[in-house]
Amino acid sequence: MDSNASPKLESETSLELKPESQVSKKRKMVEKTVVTVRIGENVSKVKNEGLPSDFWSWRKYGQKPIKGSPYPRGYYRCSTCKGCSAKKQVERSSTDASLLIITYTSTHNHPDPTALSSTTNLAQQPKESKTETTKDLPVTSKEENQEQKQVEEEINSNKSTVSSSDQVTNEENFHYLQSTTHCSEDIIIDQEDPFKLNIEKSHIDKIDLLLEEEPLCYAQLRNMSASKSEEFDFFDELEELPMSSSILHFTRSIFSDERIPVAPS
DNA sequence: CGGTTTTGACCTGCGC
DNA sequence: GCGCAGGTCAAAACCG
Repeated sequence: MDSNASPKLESETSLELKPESQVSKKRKMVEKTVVTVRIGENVSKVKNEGLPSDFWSWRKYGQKPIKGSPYPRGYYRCSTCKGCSAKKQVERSSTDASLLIITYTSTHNHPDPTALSSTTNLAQQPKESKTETTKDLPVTSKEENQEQKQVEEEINSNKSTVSSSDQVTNEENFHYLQSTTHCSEDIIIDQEDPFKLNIEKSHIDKIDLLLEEEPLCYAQLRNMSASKSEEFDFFDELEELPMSSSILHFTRSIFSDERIPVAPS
């Protein structure tokens, strides 16, 4: 059960439950990491609704409507480094519009951008591949903590209805928590990581924050979303936002830990 | 001006 | 072998 990446992530719940048989349904399976991100309702208005963009820069290279799903699937490639073959697919759950399903394929062949710029060291490979399970990142870098705090404080009093699925802290980037994510409900919480628990609230707040308060670059998104503000719109453009550090953490946190490293057959 | 997004066409894999 | 659906490419448009 576990490690089968779901080729067709049409249903949110099936993400991790997908039998292998389905895996081979379409293309050959490669190493994939499925991440589900629950976005708040507020988010739906946002064009990107907080797509988990990790620290990498992604370039969209295609979008296709998926059978059985009202939402299209977006295809992204890592643009952080030229030769990077890392890819990811972003789609919305057909059954749960608030659920974002992100499938990472291949691995980055370059260090994590944040690590480069941040000096911290974070992780070299935030997601993808199972190879990096060994590194533990400092749970959160100072920046993150600070930002989180701010964010929390700011929004702390507001929302929180939306539970971001699971949050993967830095460390989880390497540890794919194959926890039991309950994606079907509104709350996907399952983290086995103490870190997550701590941050959990943070992400939630952050998410909301991002969606409503526009901490940093979110403002841009917001503007854009403001114009469109349609669920479809948002999904139509499953795109990635250039997230800044604060957003990054937030993103990481909201990442549902549904990382299912699929072993290549 | 460079990079990214959008979108249609093409290619590949799988089921029948 | 054919058809269907997913995945990728490439050209044009858009944005900072």
